[in-house]
Order: sequence, then C-alpha cells, then structure tokens
Amino acid sequence: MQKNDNKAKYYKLMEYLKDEILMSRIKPGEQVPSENSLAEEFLLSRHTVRKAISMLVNEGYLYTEHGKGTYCTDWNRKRTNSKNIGVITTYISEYIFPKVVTGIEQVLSDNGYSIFLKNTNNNPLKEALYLEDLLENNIAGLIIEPSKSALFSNNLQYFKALDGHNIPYVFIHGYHQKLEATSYVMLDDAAGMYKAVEYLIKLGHKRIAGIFKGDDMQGLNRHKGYAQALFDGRLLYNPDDVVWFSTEDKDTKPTEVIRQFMEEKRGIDSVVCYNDDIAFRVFELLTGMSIKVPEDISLIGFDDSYLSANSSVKITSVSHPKEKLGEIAAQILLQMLKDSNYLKNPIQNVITPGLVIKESCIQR
Amino acid sequence: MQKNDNKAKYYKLMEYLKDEILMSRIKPGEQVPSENSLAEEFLLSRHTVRKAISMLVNEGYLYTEHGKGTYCTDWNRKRTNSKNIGVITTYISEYIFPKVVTGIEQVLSDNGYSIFLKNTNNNPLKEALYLEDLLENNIAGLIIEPSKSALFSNNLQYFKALDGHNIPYVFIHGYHQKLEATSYVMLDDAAGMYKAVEYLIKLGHKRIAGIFKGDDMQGLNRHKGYAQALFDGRLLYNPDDVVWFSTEDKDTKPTEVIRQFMEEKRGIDSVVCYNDDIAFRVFELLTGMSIKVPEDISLIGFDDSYLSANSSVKITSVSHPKEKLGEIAAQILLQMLKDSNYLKNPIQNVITPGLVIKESCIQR
DNA sequence: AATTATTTGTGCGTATGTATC
DNA sequence: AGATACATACGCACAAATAAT
Repeated sequence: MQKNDNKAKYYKLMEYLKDEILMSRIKPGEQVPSENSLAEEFLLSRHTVRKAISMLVNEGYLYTEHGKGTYCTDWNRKRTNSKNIGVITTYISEYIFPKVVTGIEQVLSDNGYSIFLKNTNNNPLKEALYLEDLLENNIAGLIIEPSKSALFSNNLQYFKALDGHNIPYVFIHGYHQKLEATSYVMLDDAAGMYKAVEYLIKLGHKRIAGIFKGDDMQGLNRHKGYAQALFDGRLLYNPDDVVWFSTEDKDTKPTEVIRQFMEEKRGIDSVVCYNDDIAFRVFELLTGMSIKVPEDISLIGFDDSYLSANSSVKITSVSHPKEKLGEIAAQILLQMLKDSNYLKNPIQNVITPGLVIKESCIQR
Repeated sequence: MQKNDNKAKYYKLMEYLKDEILMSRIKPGEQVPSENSLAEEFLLSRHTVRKAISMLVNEGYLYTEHGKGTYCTDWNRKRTNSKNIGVITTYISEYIFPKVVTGIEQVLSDNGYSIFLKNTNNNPLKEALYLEDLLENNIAGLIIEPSKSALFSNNLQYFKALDGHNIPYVFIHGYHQKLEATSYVMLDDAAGMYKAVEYLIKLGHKRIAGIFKGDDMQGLNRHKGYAQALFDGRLLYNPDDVVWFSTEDKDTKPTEVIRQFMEEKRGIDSVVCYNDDIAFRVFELLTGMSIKVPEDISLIGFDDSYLSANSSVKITSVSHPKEKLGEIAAQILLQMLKDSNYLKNPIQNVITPGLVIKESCIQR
C-alpha cells in the first residue's frame, strides 16, 4: 500500500484492492481476505475495511456471501445482470421489419430479456447516437442492422467499445466491412437475385433491367447475383439497364428512371427489383402508363412481403425468412451471452432464399 | 413508516425515504432532513441513517453536499430531452400483441421516439420491477397494459410517482381501478360480448356457456356483457354454465371444465370465449371429442385474431382494432407530451368492437 | 445431530475532521 | 466565530449464515 497521501484510509484500501484485482493478483472467483484479517493487516478498524469493500461491491468488482466470505467478481459474465438488449434496425414499423422484430422479441422475451428498440432510418448519424446511448445504458447485448453498410462507417469505434466491454452483438442483413470477426445472420442476397434472373432467362427474357440500392451491402450483393446470372445465361450485362438508387432518392429515382426507360422504348422485357417496395412502385407506375404486367413486362421483387401479395397482379418475389431471421439473430446473441468464448468465435449464419413464383412473369 | 417487519432498520428507513421521493412528498431538489434529525425522529443511530441514505445516493435518488445537506435528485431535467418511451404489455410476441406494438411503434418512431419494450407475462411483480426500472432510466412517457387489472394493484405508488415527475402515461386494454383520472384507450368489452351472445340468441341458442378471465378488467366486462345479453334475451343466467379462469390456469382449466360439461351432457348448445386463444383450444378439444362445430356446438371467440382464421372451421369472433389501438395510444401520449395540460385532462378513448361472422355458428 | 469457529450483516456509541453558511 | 451538516474513523456487541468438527 502507498505512503501518506491526503486520501482517506478507506479510499486508499479500496484503491489498493482494486489494483490487486486489475493486475490479476486477486483472480476472478477468488476469495479476498476476511474483513477482520484485512483490518489487522492494515491496522484499520473493521468499519473502515467494510467501507472500502462496500465501494468495490457497488462498482461490481467484488461480491459478498453471508457467512462465507468476499469474492472477486468474474466480470466476463458480469453483464448477465442486465436483462436489456438493444435492437437497432433501419426501420421498425414498415415493410418486413415488424416481422423481423417480432421474431427477435419472441426469443428474447421468452428468455427474460427486455428490448430497447431504435430505428436509424438508415442514417449513420442516428446509428452513432443510439450506439452511444446504449453504451451508457447498461445493455447485455445488441442486435443491429447496420445503416448504409456498403459505405465506410465512422461508427466502428463504437463496436470496438462494445468489444472492450465484452458486450456481444449480432448483425442482421449486413455487417460493417472493416470489422474482422463478427457474428451475423444474413441472406445470401446474390444467390436469391441469381435465382430470380435465372428464372426470367429460362422464360425467354433477353433484356432484364435491374434496380439496386447502392448504399447497403444487400444492394451490392443482389446486383452481383444479377450480373452473374446474366453472364451464366449468356446475356450481355448492360450498365445502362441498371438503375442505382440510395436511401435518399428511393422514393423518386427508381420509378423516374424506369419511366424514362419505357418512354425511350429501349426494348426491356422485364425488371428485377431490389425489393418488393420498389417492385410495387414500378408495378403501379407501369399500370399507370397502361403497360401490362406480366403481358408487356415481367416483374420480380425481393423479400416476399405483403406488398407483393397485395397488388392486383401478385408479384413474384425472392423469399425472406423474416421472423425466422429475427429468431436466429436472437438465439445467436443468447449463445454469446451464455458462453463468453463465443465472443472470440463469431457465429455466422447465411440463409439461402428461394424464388416464390406468383403472377408477374410469363413466357416470352 | 411501517410496523415491525423482519427487515433491517436501515432498510425500512431507506424504503420509507424512497417512497417519500416516489410519491413526491420529497420533491426534486428539495433538501431532506439532516442525518441527526432523522436519527432523532426515528430513534436510530446516525450510523444507521447514513447507511439508508448512502443506498439511496448509490441508486441515484439522493445526492449529498458536504457541509450543506442531502438533496433529492432532480431527474426531471434529464427527462425533458429524453426521446425514449416505455412500453409495457402483458405479452409482446404472441397473439394480437405484435400488431398492437407495431401500431405503437409506427406512430412513435415516426415522431422520433425510441421504444423500451417490456412484457410482464401478466405478473404484477414484474410490472413493479419494470416501472421502477423505467423511472430510473429517464423516459419521456409510458404506454402500459396493466397486469391483472381487475385485482387491487400494489403498484399504484409508481403511477403516482410518474404523476409527480410529470411523466405522462396511457393505459391500454384496462386501467388500474384506483387511479382517478387517467388516459386510456380500450375496447367496450361488454358491448362486444353482448353482440356475440345476442347473435347466438337470435340464432335460437338456449344454453350458452361462457368462459371468462377473472383477473383482468377485460374478463369482468366481457362477462358483464354476457350476463346482460342473456337477461335482455330472456334467458336464464346460470352460474354453473360460466367458467372462470386466471392467468395461472389458463392453459388447463377452460378446456378441462368444458370437457366435463360435454361429458355430463348438460345440454349446452354454444360457447362464448374470453378470447380466440381459448376459443381455439375449445375448438380443438371438441374436435378431439368428435363433437362438431358448428353442427353440435356453436362457438364464438374474441379479438378476431389469426387463431380464429387458421382453424379448419373459421371461428366467429368479436373484432379488435389491434394496430389501430396501438396507434391511438401512441397519439394520445404524443398529445400529452406536447401539451402538459393534458396531464390534468385525461384523454379516454373507448372503441366499440363489432362481430365478425365466420363459420362457427348455425341456426338451431 | 449438535457444537464451534469463522465470516459477513446489523446496529449503537463516540470522537474528530471538514465544508458551508 | 460558531452552529450545522456531512465525512472519516475506531470500538463494541450481537445476529445470521456457513462450514468443519
């Protein structure tokens, strides 16, 4: 112990003990000397020793067992006492997200956890805000759909902080590229889109336009599958037939460009879309232009959502597991919470979607 | 302060002081009596008083200033810019609740709020735990489906604490009886069940069994509508034809008693159920006993959920607005957050449900 | 099965230090 | 300077839980 500072005796003892713990001279689970023996050793009253110990108990370094002794906390597992899980998604109440979130809730609340729901609207600044927020609140774990996962993220520091605090996190739909080993559950977006395009080619389509989102990983991968399927089907990949949009112009650009394509009569016979939301908008656009689906143009969406089932012509779409995806993410997180080894050995789950054939494509 | 529990003195004092704070008898910023005067007042040693106070300081209820005094923490300030809303429901991911929660999320996240989701499993002790939890986190408001709303609640103190901190809250589905003026949105459960029974009477049914939940307000009101409809239809109300169950025995008692009814062949020609969950179980029971719905027994559920649509014979049910109910609750809360006058003038919204006629009832 | 030693938990008394008004 | 309030510190006694004898 130190020489004479002007610090209080209990405070110096507390610092000494904390140091012993941090330097692993007192190891997790190990018993610390009894109050009486510490008092004797450091020539203090038991009361003073108790004060020092109670501070460390409050900070979580130690815990006491009545009649047995005082022990060093194994704070790799310490987070267990928080039963709050942060869930950050791009959207919550729209599209397929309610179902994904329901799947997460199902599993987590069955296991006694509460959920802190936040949506970023795909805005990395909001993501940063919420990550900071959740770090301050004391959460046991995090499930996150990254915002703009294709772009470089400034939020990596927060994930490193989570690593530092041994707070496990699971990505869904995509993950920030720069993180080396992370747990995630996502779709094989390329394979899904490949199936859609392959199907159109089999039906005899020659000019397949594609609409893709440029600022998330899903969009890039779906585009990859599109290009690969064209190549394998011996069709030319024509950059001019591809529409790229982003979060900011998603409500206007896809339909505007497709309208232009149609007005130019450049001979497109089908369109594959980033998701059902876009597909549904394109369907409405085409209907408004008196272009018939599927007679004039075949159309395929992605995610097999209610949007592809509600239109007057049901839109063929690539499946999305929705609740199942949420459940898997939650189960992965639970495993990581149970066994801290999983923090080092990430669990990665890729689901291969299938094509759900409805009414929006016909043989050419 | 209380009488003699076997709790420790310091603990009882701590609870007493915490209660004073939660009930706003000690207001934020206000100075609490000095250690010596508390010791004198409660005939305790100063040391014991200090122990109680130090716990409350640790939990953040109080803070001390050396040489000046001990003060009540003002967590109002922090709350003002909080964009977090607590949502406590009995269940989250089952039955109609995902839709209700989705409605809440829709409105709140559109207005920039995050949601803290907790489910009580209809256990008032968990409700208490979560209410305390949310009071310590800084939430801007609360939407709550009360647990066991028919029974006397020990959790009223927390709602008074919310009042004291100007945190608005909205009840859904029911409300704790003892609170005088609260905002809520709920169904006219009596009217809904009345319509169901009236419909059965019109179809010529004479012996209508009823299954009701005894520990929430909805159950009592649905029973009320049942009894009133029988009376108006000049049928005898027979207590032996009524099954009461509670949260704890919901999975066993309703079907067991109905099985007994059937084995006794007491001439029941129809069953109205507290909700679709019960109705679905009864349907499966009857089918298992080779009793046909609706040929032998007519059956009506409540909530118009997927359960009443998924069975082989679609079950006639009383409608429930689900998302709409969630949206209304969220909108009420937003109004209360915007205009603090609403805290004094509660907004109460009662939705009258209708009967959704499907396939489970026929003319006798 | 009862006893005993050890350890933490509760509670009181006292004295002194130090910051605030 | 003095009164008041919280902070530190020591000592003592007994209660309650635990583990070993």
